[in-house]
Amino acid sequence: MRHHVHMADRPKSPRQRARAQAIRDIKRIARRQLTTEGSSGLSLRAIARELGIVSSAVYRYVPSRDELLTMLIEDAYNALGDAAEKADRGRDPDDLRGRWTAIGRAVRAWAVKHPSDYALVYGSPVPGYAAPRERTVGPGTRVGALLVRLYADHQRTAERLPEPTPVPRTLHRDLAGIRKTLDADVGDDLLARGILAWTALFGLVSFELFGQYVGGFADYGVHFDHQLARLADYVGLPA
Amino acid sequence: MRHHVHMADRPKSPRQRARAQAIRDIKRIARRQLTTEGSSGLSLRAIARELGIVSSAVYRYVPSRDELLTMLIEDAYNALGDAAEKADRGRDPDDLRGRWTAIGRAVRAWAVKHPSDYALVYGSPVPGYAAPRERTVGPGTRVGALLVRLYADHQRTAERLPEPTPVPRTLHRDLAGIRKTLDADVGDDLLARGILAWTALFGLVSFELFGQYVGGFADYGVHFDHQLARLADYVGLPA
DNA sequence: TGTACATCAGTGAACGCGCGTTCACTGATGTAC
DNA sequence: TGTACATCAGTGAACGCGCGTTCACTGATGTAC
Repeated sequence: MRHHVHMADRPKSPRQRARAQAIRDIKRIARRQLTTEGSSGLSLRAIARELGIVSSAVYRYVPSRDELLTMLIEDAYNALGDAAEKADRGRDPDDLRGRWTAIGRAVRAWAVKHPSDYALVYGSPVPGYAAPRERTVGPGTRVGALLVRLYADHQRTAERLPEPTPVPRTLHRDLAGIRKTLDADVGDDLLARGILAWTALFGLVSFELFGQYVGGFADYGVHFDHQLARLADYVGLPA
Repeated sequence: MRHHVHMADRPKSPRQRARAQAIRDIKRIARRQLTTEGSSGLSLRAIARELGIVSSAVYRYVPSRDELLTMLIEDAYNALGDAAEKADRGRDPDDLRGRWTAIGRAVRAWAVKHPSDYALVYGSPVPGYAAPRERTVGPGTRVGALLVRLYADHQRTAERLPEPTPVPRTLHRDLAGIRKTLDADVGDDLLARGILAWTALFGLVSFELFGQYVGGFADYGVHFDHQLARLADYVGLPA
Protein backbone atom coordinates (compact mmCIF):
# COMPACT_ATOMS: atom_id res chain seq x y z
CA MET A 1 0.00 0.00 0.00
CA ARG A 2 1.80 3.12 -1.14
CA HIS A 3 0.82 6.62 -0.13
CA HIS A 4 1.52 10.12 -1.19
CA VAL A 5 3.42 11.89 1.54
CA HIS A 6 2.42 15.51 1.74
CA MET A 7 3.61 18.05 4.22
CA ALA A 8 0.18 18.14 5.75
CA ASP A 9 0.33 14.42 6.42
CA ARG A 10 3.01 14.76 9.06
CA PRO A 11 1.28 13.76 12.27
CA LYS A 12 1.70 16.07 15.21
CA SER A 13 0.07 14.80 18.36
CA PRO A 14 -0.46 11.15 19.29
CA ARG A 15 -4.15 11.76 18.89
CA GLN A 16 -3.66 12.95 15.34
CA ARG A 17 -1.47 9.98 14.66
CA ALA A 18 -4.14 7.63 15.96
CA ARG A 19 -6.69 9.41 13.87
CA ALA A 20 -4.63 9.08 10.72
CA GLN A 21 -4.13 5.41 11.49
CA ALA A 22 -7.86 4.89 11.95
CA ILE A 23 -8.57 6.48 8.57
CA ARG A 24 -5.94 4.27 6.99
CA ASP A 25 -7.54 1.22 8.61
CA ILE A 26 -10.96 2.20 7.36
CA LYS A 27 -9.68 2.60 3.83
CA ARG A 28 -7.79 -0.66 3.99
CA ILE A 29 -10.86 -2.59 5.09
CA ALA A 30 -12.97 -0.72 2.56
CA ARG A 31 -10.59 -1.74 -0.20
CA ARG A 32 -10.80 -5.36 0.85
CA GLN A 33 -14.55 -5.07 0.90
CA LEU A 34 -14.52 -3.82 -2.65
CA THR A 35 -12.64 -6.95 -3.61
CA THR A 36 -15.18 -9.31 -2.19
CA GLU A 37 -18.41 -7.32 -2.46
CA GLY A 38 -17.90 -4.80 -5.23
CA SER A 39 -18.44 -1.09 -5.15
CA SER A 40 -22.08 -1.19 -4.22
CA GLY A 41 -21.32 -3.62 -1.40
CA LEU A 42 -19.17 -1.05 0.33
CA SER A 43 -20.72 -0.82 3.78
CA LEU A 44 -19.80 1.48 6.63
CA ARG A 45 -21.49 -0.86 9.08
CA ALA A 46 -19.40 -3.77 7.91
CA ILE A 47 -16.27 -1.68 8.25
CA ALA A 48 -17.27 -0.73 11.78
CA ARG A 49 -17.92 -4.35 12.62
CA GLU A 50 -14.51 -5.38 11.40
CA LEU A 51 -12.86 -2.55 13.31
CA GLY A 52 -14.64 -3.70 16.45
CA ILE A 53 -16.39 -0.40 16.69
CA VAL A 54 -19.99 0.68 16.77
CA SER A 55 -21.28 1.75 13.36
CA SER A 56 -21.87 5.37 14.21
CA ALA A 57 -18.26 5.77 15.32
CA VAL A 58 -17.08 5.53 11.73
CA TYR A 59 -18.63 8.91 11.15
CA ARG A 60 -15.88 10.40 13.30
CA TYR A 61 -13.52 9.64 10.45
CA VAL A 62 -15.54 9.60 7.28
CA PRO A 63 -18.39 11.99 6.58
CA SER A 64 -20.40 9.53 4.48
CA ARG A 65 -20.29 6.45 2.34
CA ASP A 66 -20.07 8.43 -0.87
CA GLU A 67 -17.23 10.49 0.50
CA LEU A 68 -15.36 7.31 1.36
CA LEU A 69 -15.86 6.10 -2.20
CA THR A 70 -14.46 9.34 -3.53
CA MET A 71 -11.41 8.97 -1.29
CA LEU A 72 -10.85 5.44 -2.54
CA ILE A 73 -11.12 6.55 -6.15
CA GLU A 74 -8.63 9.36 -5.58
CA ASP A 75 -6.26 6.95 -3.87
CA ALA A 76 -6.55 4.40 -6.66
CA TYR A 77 -5.81 6.92 -9.39
CA ASN A 78 -2.89 8.29 -7.42
CA ALA A 79 -1.46 4.86 -6.64
CA LEU A 80 -1.62 3.95 -10.31
CA GLY A 81 -0.14 7.31 -11.28
CA ASP A 82 2.68 6.83 -8.76
CA ALA A 83 3.43 3.35 -10.08
CA ALA A 84 3.50 4.50 -13.69
CA GLU A 85 5.62 7.57 -13.00
CA LYS A 86 8.04 5.61 -10.89
CA ALA A 87 8.47 3.04 -13.65
CA ASP A 88 9.05 5.86 -16.12
CA ARG A 89 11.69 7.51 -13.93
CA GLY A 90 13.48 4.19 -13.57
CA ARG A 91 14.50 4.29 -17.23
CA ASP A 92 16.93 6.35 -19.23
CA PRO A 93 14.82 9.31 -20.44
CA ASP A 94 16.19 8.82 -23.95
CA ASP A 95 15.13 5.17 -24.08
CA LEU A 96 11.61 5.89 -25.25
CA ARG A 97 10.64 2.31 -25.98
CA GLY A 98 12.01 1.24 -22.63
CA ARG A 99 9.93 3.91 -20.91
CA TRP A 100 6.77 2.92 -22.78
CA THR A 101 7.29 -0.72 -21.91
CA ALA A 102 8.01 0.06 -18.27
CA ILE A 103 4.90 2.23 -17.97
CA GLY A 104 2.71 -0.36 -19.62
CA ARG A 105 3.99 -3.16 -17.45
CA ALA A 106 3.64 -1.03 -14.34
CA VAL A 107 0.03 -0.31 -15.18
CA ARG A 108 -0.70 -3.99 -15.67
CA ALA A 109 1.23 -5.03 -12.56
CA TRP A 110 -0.60 -2.52 -10.42
CA ALA A 111 -3.96 -3.57 -11.83
CA VAL A 112 -3.28 -7.25 -11.26
CA LYS A 113 -2.17 -6.54 -7.71
CA HIS A 114 -5.13 -4.28 -6.96
CA PRO A 115 -7.94 -5.59 -9.12
CA SER A 116 -10.75 -4.03 -7.16
CA ASP A 117 -9.13 -0.59 -7.20
CA TYR A 118 -8.64 -0.98 -10.91
CA ALA A 119 -12.25 -2.01 -11.37
CA LEU A 120 -13.33 0.95 -9.27
CA VAL A 121 -11.83 3.45 -11.67
CA TYR A 122 -11.67 1.66 -15.02
CA GLY A 123 -14.67 -0.66 -14.67
CA SER A 124 -18.34 0.10 -14.90
CA PRO A 125 -19.28 3.27 -13.09
CA VAL A 126 -20.70 2.90 -9.60
CA PRO A 127 -24.46 3.28 -10.02
CA GLY A 128 -26.10 6.11 -8.17
CA TYR A 129 -22.76 7.68 -7.49
CA ALA A 130 -21.02 10.35 -9.51
CA ALA A 131 -17.49 11.18 -8.47
CA PRO A 132 -17.00 14.91 -8.00
CA ARG A 133 -15.08 15.96 -11.08
CA GLU A 134 -12.87 18.51 -9.42
CA ARG A 135 -11.37 15.80 -7.28
CA THR A 136 -11.00 12.88 -9.69
CA VAL A 137 -10.14 14.44 -13.03
CA GLY A 138 -6.65 15.49 -11.93
CA PRO A 139 -5.54 12.14 -10.52
CA GLY A 140 -7.45 10.35 -13.26
CA THR A 141 -5.42 11.84 -16.08
CA ARG A 142 -1.97 11.23 -14.64
CA VAL A 143 -1.17 8.15 -16.71
CA GLY A 144 -2.52 9.76 -19.86
CA ALA A 145 -0.53 12.92 -19.20
CA LEU A 146 2.59 10.87 -18.57
CA LEU A 147 2.20 9.06 -21.88
CA VAL A 148 1.62 12.32 -23.72
CA ARG A 149 4.90 13.67 -22.32
CA LEU A 150 6.55 10.54 -23.64
CA TYR A 151 5.04 11.15 -27.07
CA ALA A 152 6.25 14.77 -26.95
CA ASP A 153 9.78 13.56 -26.23
CA HIS A 154 9.38 11.18 -29.12
CA GLN A 155 8.32 13.89 -31.54
CA ARG A 156 11.17 16.15 -30.41
CA THR A 157 13.88 13.54 -30.87
CA ALA A 158 12.61 11.17 -33.55
CA GLU A 159 14.62 10.76 -36.71
CA ARG A 160 11.50 9.50 -38.40
CA LEU A 161 7.89 9.49 -37.29
CA PRO A 162 5.27 7.10 -38.68
CA GLU A 163 3.77 8.04 -42.03
CA PRO A 164 1.02 10.44 -40.94
CA THR A 165 -2.61 9.75 -41.74
CA PRO A 166 -4.67 12.91 -42.17
CA VAL A 167 -7.35 13.41 -39.52
CA PRO A 168 -10.83 14.82 -40.15
CA ARG A 169 -11.36 18.45 -39.21
CA THR A 170 -13.64 17.63 -36.26
CA LEU A 171 -11.03 15.30 -34.84
CA HIS A 172 -8.36 17.93 -35.43
CA ARG A 173 -10.29 20.33 -33.23
CA ASP A 174 -10.67 17.76 -30.46
CA LEU A 175 -6.99 16.90 -30.64
CA ALA A 176 -6.13 20.59 -30.41
CA GLY A 177 -8.14 20.80 -27.20
CA ILE A 178 -6.36 17.81 -25.72
CA ARG A 179 -3.01 19.23 -26.76
CA LYS A 180 -3.84 22.44 -24.98
CA THR A 181 -5.21 20.77 -21.84
CA LEU A 182 -2.15 18.61 -21.44
CA ASP A 183 0.22 21.30 -22.70
CA ALA A 184 1.88 18.80 -25.01
CA ASP A 185 3.69 19.51 -28.23
CA VAL A 186 2.50 16.49 -30.20
CA GLY A 187 1.21 16.60 -33.77
CA ASP A 188 -2.22 15.36 -34.79
CA ASP A 189 -1.16 12.03 -36.19
CA LEU A 190 1.16 11.09 -33.37
CA LEU A 191 -1.36 12.23 -30.78
CA ALA A 192 -4.11 10.16 -32.40
CA ARG A 193 -1.79 7.16 -32.50
CA GLY A 194 -0.83 7.73 -28.89
CA ILE A 195 -4.44 7.88 -27.78
CA LEU A 196 -5.14 4.60 -29.54
CA ALA A 197 -2.09 3.00 -27.92
CA TRP A 198 -3.17 4.28 -24.53
CA THR A 199 -6.71 2.99 -25.08
CA ALA A 200 -5.45 -0.38 -26.26
CA LEU A 201 -3.12 -0.66 -23.26
CA PHE A 202 -6.04 -0.31 -20.87
CA GLY A 203 -8.12 -2.54 -23.10
CA LEU A 204 -5.53 -5.27 -22.67
CA VAL A 205 -5.57 -4.86 -18.92
CA SER A 206 -9.36 -4.71 -18.67
CA PHE A 207 -9.86 -7.80 -20.81
CA GLU A 208 -7.44 -9.68 -18.59
CA LEU A 209 -9.02 -8.56 -15.33
CA PHE A 210 -12.63 -8.63 -16.39
CA GLY A 211 -12.33 -12.10 -17.80
CA GLN A 212 -12.87 -11.68 -21.51
CA TYR A 213 -9.97 -13.94 -22.44
CA VAL A 214 -11.54 -16.92 -20.67
CA GLY A 215 -8.81 -19.48 -20.65
CA GLY A 216 -7.45 -18.24 -23.94
CA PHE A 217 -3.96 -17.58 -22.69
CA ALA A 218 -1.85 -19.80 -20.52
CA ASP A 219 0.67 -16.98 -20.14
CA TYR A 220 -1.01 -13.65 -20.33
CA GLY A 221 2.22 -11.80 -19.59
CA VAL A 222 3.83 -12.96 -22.81
CA HIS A 223 0.80 -11.93 -24.81
CA PHE A 224 0.72 -8.59 -23.03
CA ASP A 225 4.40 -7.88 -23.63
CA HIS A 226 4.10 -8.81 -27.27
CA GLN A 227 1.16 -6.51 -27.84
CA LEU A 228 2.80 -3.74 -25.83
CA ALA A 229 5.75 -3.92 -28.21
CA ARG A 230 3.40 -3.84 -31.20
CA LEU A 231 1.79 -0.70 -29.80
CA ALA A 232 5.27 0.82 -29.43
CA ASP A 233 5.82 0.03 -33.09
CA TYR A 234 2.51 1.64 -33.91
CA VAL A 235 3.48 4.99 -32.40
CA GLY A 236 6.87 4.64 -34.06
CA LEU A 237 9.09 4.33 -31.02
CA PRO A 238 12.62 3.31 -32.09
CA ALA A 239 13.58 -0.28 -31.39
CA MET B 1 -35.34 -5.21 -28.20
CA ARG B 2 -34.37 -7.99 -30.54
CA HIS B 3 -34.77 -11.66 -29.76
CA HIS B 4 -33.54 -14.91 -31.09
CA VAL B 5 -36.47 -16.82 -32.42
CA HIS B 6 -36.07 -20.50 -31.80
CA MET B 7 -38.55 -23.20 -32.58
CA ALA B 8 -39.16 -23.68 -28.89
CA ASP B 9 -40.16 -20.05 -28.53
CA ARG B 10 -43.34 -20.49 -30.48
CA PRO B 11 -46.11 -19.99 -27.94
CA LYS B 12 -48.79 -22.60 -27.89
CA SER B 13 -51.54 -21.86 -25.42
CA PRO B 14 -52.66 -18.43 -24.26
CA ARG B 15 -51.29 -19.33 -20.86
CA GLN B 16 -47.90 -20.01 -22.34
CA ARG B 17 -48.05 -16.76 -24.25
CA ALA B 18 -48.87 -14.88 -21.07
CA ARG B 19 -46.06 -16.63 -19.33
CA ALA B 20 -43.56 -15.71 -22.04
CA GLN B 21 -44.76 -12.14 -21.90
CA ALA B 22 -44.32 -12.04 -18.13
CA ILE B 23 -40.74 -13.27 -18.43
CA ARG B 24 -40.10 -10.64 -21.09
CA ASP B 25 -41.52 -7.99 -18.79
CA ILE B 26 -39.38 -9.12 -15.91
CA LYS B 27 -36.27 -8.96 -18.02
CA ARG B 28 -37.20 -5.58 -19.41
CA ILE B 29 -37.68 -4.11 -15.96
CA ALA B 30 -34.52 -5.83 -14.75
CA ARG B 31 -32.58 -4.27 -17.58
CA ARG B 32 -33.86 -0.83 -16.69
CA GLN B 33 -32.95 -1.50 -13.08
CA LEU B 34 -29.42 -2.31 -14.12
CA THR B 35 -29.23 1.08 -15.79
CA THR B 36 -30.19 3.01 -12.71
CA GLU B 37 -28.94 0.78 -9.92
CA GLY B 38 -26.16 -1.31 -11.35
CA SER B 39 -25.79 -5.03 -11.25
CA SER B 40 -25.79 -5.37 -7.49
CA GLY B 41 -28.91 -3.25 -7.29
CA LEU B 42 -30.88 -5.80 -9.26
CA SER B 43 -33.82 -6.61 -6.98
CA LEU B 44 -36.57 -9.13 -7.46
CA ARG B 45 -38.73 -7.28 -4.96
CA ALA B 46 -38.40 -4.05 -6.90
CA ILE B 47 -39.30 -5.88 -10.09
CA ALA B 48 -42.37 -7.34 -8.43
CA ARG B 49 -43.37 -3.92 -7.16
CA GLU B 50 -43.13 -2.45 -10.61
CA LEU B 51 -45.11 -5.31 -12.10
CA GLY B 52 -47.81 -4.72 -9.50
CA ILE B 53 -47.29 -8.19 -8.16
CA VAL B 54 -46.37 -9.59 -4.79
CA SER B 55 -42.66 -10.36 -4.47
CA SER B 56 -43.00 -14.10 -4.14
CA ALA B 57 -44.93 -14.29 -7.41
CA VAL B 58 -41.77 -13.50 -9.36
CA TYR B 59 -40.52 -16.94 -8.40
CA ARG B 60 -43.15 -18.39 -10.73
CA TYR B 61 -41.04 -17.08 -13.60
CA VAL B 62 -37.49 -16.85 -12.38
CA PRO B 63 -35.86 -19.39 -10.07
CA SER B 64 -33.57 -16.89 -8.33
CA ARG B 65 -31.84 -13.58 -8.59
CA ASP B 66 -28.61 -15.13 -9.80
CA GLU B 67 -30.44 -17.07 -12.47
CA LEU B 68 -32.04 -13.85 -13.68
CA LEU B 69 -28.59 -12.28 -13.89
CA THR B 70 -27.35 -15.18 -15.95
CA MET B 71 -30.29 -14.82 -18.30
CA LEU B 72 -29.57 -11.12 -18.72
CA ILE B 73 -25.92 -11.82 -19.45
CA GLU B 74 -26.82 -14.43 -22.04
CA ASP B 75 -29.28 -12.03 -23.65
CA ALA B 76 -26.75 -9.22 -23.70
CA TYR B 77 -24.07 -11.30 -25.38
CA ASN B 78 -26.54 -12.62 -27.88
CA ALA B 79 -27.98 -9.20 -28.67
CA LEU B 80 -24.49 -7.87 -29.27
CA GLY B 81 -23.61 -10.94 -31.32
CA ASP B 82 -26.77 -10.52 -33.39
CA ALA B 83 -26.02 -6.86 -34.02
CA ALA B 84 -22.44 -7.56 -35.07
CA GLU B 85 -23.35 -10.47 -37.32
CA LYS B 86 -26.17 -8.56 -38.92
CA ALA B 87 -23.84 -5.67 -39.70
CA ASP B 88 -21.36 -8.10 -41.17
CA ARG B 89 -23.96 -9.73 -43.39
CA GLY B 90 -25.04 -6.31 -44.63
CA ARG B 91 -21.78 -5.91 -46.50
CA ASP B 92 -20.27 -7.47 -49.59
CA PRO B 93 -18.31 -10.46 -48.19
CA ASP B 94 -15.32 -9.44 -50.27
CA ASP B 95 -15.25 -5.92 -48.85
CA LEU B 96 -13.17 -6.82 -45.81
CA ARG B 97 -12.57 -3.28 -44.62
CA GLY B 98 -16.24 -2.49 -45.01
CA ARG B 99 -17.12 -5.52 -42.94
CA TRP B 100 -14.64 -4.61 -40.21
CA THR B 101 -15.94 -1.08 -40.06
CA ALA B 102 -19.55 -2.22 -40.00
CA ILE B 103 -18.88 -4.67 -37.19
CA GLY B 104 -16.97 -2.12 -35.13
CA ARG B 105 -19.64 0.51 -35.53
CA ALA B 106 -22.36 -1.99 -34.72
CA VAL B 107 -20.59 -2.93 -31.50
CA ARG B 108 -20.28 0.68 -30.49
CA ALA B 109 -23.84 1.53 -31.50
CA TRP B 110 -25.23 -1.38 -29.54
CA ALA B 111 -23.15 -0.48 -26.50
CA VAL B 112 -24.19 3.16 -26.59
CA LYS B 113 -27.82 2.13 -26.91
CA HIS B 114 -27.63 -0.48 -24.13
CA PRO B 115 -24.95 0.83 -21.78
CA SER B 116 -26.01 -1.21 -18.79
CA ASP B 117 -26.04 -4.46 -20.75
CA TYR B 118 -22.63 -3.59 -22.08
CA ALA B 119 -21.38 -2.85 -18.57
CA LEU B 120 -22.87 -6.12 -17.38
CA VAL B 121 -20.69 -8.17 -19.69
CA TYR B 122 -17.68 -5.98 -20.42
CA GLY B 123 -17.48 -4.02 -17.19
CA SER B 124 -16.27 -5.05 -13.78
CA PRO B 125 -17.50 -8.50 -12.82
CA VAL B 126 -20.55 -8.66 -10.58
CA PRO B 127 -19.21 -9.33 -7.09
CA GLY B 128 -20.32 -12.50 -5.42
CA TYR B 129 -21.63 -13.83 -8.68
CA ALA B 130 -19.86 -16.06 -11.15
CA ALA B 131 -21.66 -16.69 -14.41
CA PRO B 132 -21.90 -20.40 -15.20
CA ARG B 133 -19.29 -20.88 -17.91
CA GLU B 134 -21.20 -23.39 -19.95
CA ARG B 135 -23.91 -20.84 -20.56
CA THR B 136 -21.95 -17.62 -21.14
CA VAL B 137 -18.80 -18.70 -22.96
CA GLY B 138 -20.60 -19.54 -26.18
CA PRO B 139 -22.57 -16.30 -26.53
CA GLY B 140 -19.60 -14.38 -25.11
CA THR B 141 -17.27 -15.33 -27.92
CA ARG B 142 -19.57 -14.60 -30.82
CA VAL B 143 -18.05 -11.24 -31.72
CA GLY B 144 -14.53 -12.60 -31.35
CA ALA B 145 -15.36 -15.59 -33.49
CA LEU B 146 -16.93 -13.37 -36.11
CA LEU B 147 -13.81 -11.23 -36.30
CA VAL B 148 -11.59 -14.28 -36.56
CA ARG B 149 -13.63 -15.48 -39.54
CA LEU B 150 -13.05 -12.08 -41.10
CA TYR B 151 -9.30 -12.44 -40.51
CA ALA B 152 -9.39 -15.90 -42.08
CA ASP B 153 -11.07 -14.46 -45.17
CA HIS B 154 -8.41 -11.80 -45.19
CA GLN B 155 -5.58 -14.30 -45.05
CA ARG B 156 -7.17 -16.39 -47.80
CA THR B 157 -7.62 -13.51 -50.22
CA ALA B 158 -4.93 -10.98 -49.37
CA GLU B 159 -2.42 -10.02 -52.00
CA ARG B 160 -0.13 -8.86 -49.25
CA LEU B 161 -0.34 -9.31 -45.49
CA PRO B 162 1.44 -7.02 -43.00
CA GLU B 163 5.13 -7.67 -42.47
CA PRO B 164 4.99 -10.45 -39.83
CA THR B 165 6.60 -10.00 -36.44
CA PRO B 166 7.80 -13.27 -34.94
CA VAL B 167 5.95 -14.30 -31.78
CA PRO B 168 7.55 -15.96 -28.74
CA ARG B 169 7.14 -19.70 -28.41
CA THR B 170 4.78 -19.44 -25.43
CA LEU B 171 2.54 -17.08 -27.34
CA HIS B 172 2.69 -19.36 -30.36
CA ARG B 173 1.27 -22.16 -28.26
CA ASP B 174 -1.55 -19.99 -26.95
CA LEU B 175 -2.35 -18.79 -30.44
CA ALA B 176 -2.46 -22.37 -31.64
CA GLY B 177 -5.02 -23.14 -28.96
CA ILE B 178 -7.18 -20.21 -29.97
CA ARG B 179 -6.88 -21.18 -33.64
CA LYS B 180 -8.09 -24.63 -32.79
CA THR B 181 -10.92 -23.48 -30.52
CA LEU B 182 -12.29 -21.12 -33.15
CA ASP B 183 -11.38 -23.39 -36.04
CA ALA B 184 -9.79 -20.50 -37.88
CA ASP B 185 -7.08 -20.67 -40.47
CA VAL B 186 -5.17 -17.55 -39.43
CA GLY B 187 -1.39 -17.34 -39.04
CA ASP B 188 0.32 -16.33 -35.82
CA ASP B 189 1.09 -12.78 -36.78
CA LEU B 190 -2.29 -11.98 -38.25
CA LEU B 191 -4.04 -13.64 -35.34
CA ALA B 192 -2.01 -11.65 -32.83
CA ARG B 193 -2.76 -8.46 -34.73
CA GLY B 194 -6.41 -9.35 -34.87
CA ILE B 195 -6.57 -9.96 -31.16
CA LEU B 196 -5.01 -6.58 -30.51
CA ALA B 197 -7.47 -4.91 -32.86
CA TRP B 198 -10.35 -6.69 -31.18
CA THR B 199 -9.08 -5.66 -27.74
CA ALA B 200 -8.56 -2.07 -28.85
CA LEU B 201 -12.04 -1.94 -30.35
CA PHE B 202 -13.60 -2.82 -27.01
CA GLY B 203 -11.14 -0.54 -25.26
CA LEU B 204 -12.44 2.34 -27.34
CA VAL B 205 -16.02 1.48 -26.47
CA SER B 206 -15.31 0.96 -22.78
CA PHE B 207 -13.40 4.22 -22.43
CA GLU B 208 -16.31 6.03 -24.01
CA LEU B 209 -18.96 4.42 -21.86
CA PHE B 210 -17.06 4.27 -18.61
CA GLY B 211 -16.09 7.90 -18.84
CA GLN B 212 -12.35 7.86 -19.24
CA TYR B 213 -12.35 10.48 -21.98
CA VAL B 214 -13.96 13.07 -19.68
CA GLY B 215 -14.92 15.84 -22.03
CA GLY B 216 -11.95 15.14 -24.26
CA PHE B 217 -13.95 14.64 -27.41
CA ALA B 218 -16.77 16.79 -28.65
CA ASP B 219 -17.49 14.19 -31.34
CA TYR B 220 -16.58 10.74 -30.15
CA GLY B 221 -17.94 9.14 -33.29
CA VAL B 222 -15.34 10.81 -35.50
CA HIS B 223 -12.55 9.74 -33.18
CA PHE B 224 -13.95 6.22 -33.07
CA ASP B 225 -14.22 5.92 -36.84
CA HIS B 226 -10.72 7.25 -37.30
CA GLN B 227 -9.23 4.77 -34.86
CA LEU B 228 -11.32 1.96 -36.29
CA ALA B 229 -9.78 2.68 -39.69
CA ARG B 230 -6.29 2.71 -38.15
CA LEU B 231 -6.96 -0.70 -36.63
CA ALA B 232 -8.04 -1.91 -40.06
CA ASP B 233 -4.72 -0.64 -41.37
CA TYR B 234 -2.96 -2.44 -38.58
CA VAL B 235 -4.35 -5.83 -39.55
CA GLY B 236 -3.61 -4.99 -43.17
CA LEU B 237 -7.12 -4.83 -44.56
CA PRO B 238 -7.06 -3.38 -48.08
CA ALA B 239 -8.32 0.19 -48.43
C1' DT C 1 -71.02 -30.66 -24.42
C1' DG C 2 -70.45 -31.07 -19.57
C1' DT C 3 -68.09 -32.45 -15.57
C1' DA C 4 -63.95 -33.72 -12.53
C1' DC C 5 -59.47 -32.99 -11.78
C1' DA C 6 -54.85 -31.06 -12.45
C1' DT C 7 -52.14 -27.21 -13.33
C1' DC C 8 -50.66 -22.81 -12.61
C1' DA C 9 -50.64 -17.52 -11.19
C1' DG C 10 -50.68 -14.91 -7.65
C1' DT C 11 -51.46 -13.83 -2.35
C1' DG C 12 -49.91 -12.63 2.23
C1' DA C 13 -47.33 -13.55 6.09
C1' DA C 14 -43.13 -14.66 7.87
C1' DC C 15 -37.87 -15.59 8.64
C1' DG C 16 -33.64 -13.49 9.19
C1' DC C 17 -30.89 -10.50 7.50
C1' DG C 18 -28.78 -6.09 5.71
C1' DC C 19 -28.09 -0.87 5.22
C1' DG C 20 -26.92 4.79 6.10
C1' DT C 21 -27.48 8.23 9.20
C1' DT C 22 -28.83 10.98 13.46
C1' DC C 23 -28.76 11.94 18.27
C1' DA C 24 -27.92 12.52 23.11
C1' DC C 25 -24.60 10.56 25.92
C1' DT C 26 -20.09 9.07 28.64
C1' DG C 27 -15.44 9.15 29.52
C1' DA C 28 -10.82 9.73 28.21
C1' DT C 29 -7.22 12.73 26.27
C1' DG C 30 -5.26 17.05 25.36
C1' DT C 31 -4.63 22.37 26.23
C1' DA C 32 -4.44 26.91 28.48
C1' DC C 33 -3.73 29.32 32.44
C1' DT D 1 3.03 21.60 38.36
C1' DG D 2 -1.77 21.43 39.03
C1' DT D 3 -6.35 22.54 37.90
C1' DA D 4 -10.45 23.82 34.76
C1' DC D 5 -12.22 23.43 30.54
C1' DA D 6 -12.53 22.04 25.70
C1' DT D 7 -11.98 18.60 22.41
C1' DC D 8 -12.62 14.30 20.64
C1' DA D 9 -13.49 8.89 20.32
C1' DG D 10 -16.65 5.88 20.90
C1' DT D 11 -21.46 4.12 22.75
C1' DG D 12 -26.15 2.52 22.18
C1' DA D 13 -30.61 3.22 20.73
C1' DA D 14 -33.47 4.50 17.24
C1' DC D 15 -35.63 5.83 12.46
C1' DG D 16 -37.00 4.10 8.27
C1' DC D 17 -35.78 1.60 4.86
C1' DG D 18 -34.17 -2.35 1.87
C1' DC D 19 -33.39 -7.40 0.47
C1' DG D 20 -33.98 -13.00 -1.09
C1' DT D 21 -36.49 -16.81 -0.24
C1' DT D 22 -40.00 -20.17 1.73
C1' DC D 23 -44.57 -21.69 2.68
C1' DA D 24 -49.38 -22.78 2.96
C1' DC D 25 -53.12 -20.87 0.64
C1' DT D 26 -57.02 -19.33 -2.87
C1' DG D 27 -59.04 -19.08 -7.14
C1' DA D 28 -58.86 -19.05 -11.95
C1' DT D 29 -57.60 -21.42 -16.26
C1' DG D 30 -56.79 -25.41 -18.87
C1' DT D 31 -57.30 -30.68 -19.96
C1' DA D 32 -59.10 -35.44 -20.21
C1' DC D 33 -62.83 -38.21 -20.28
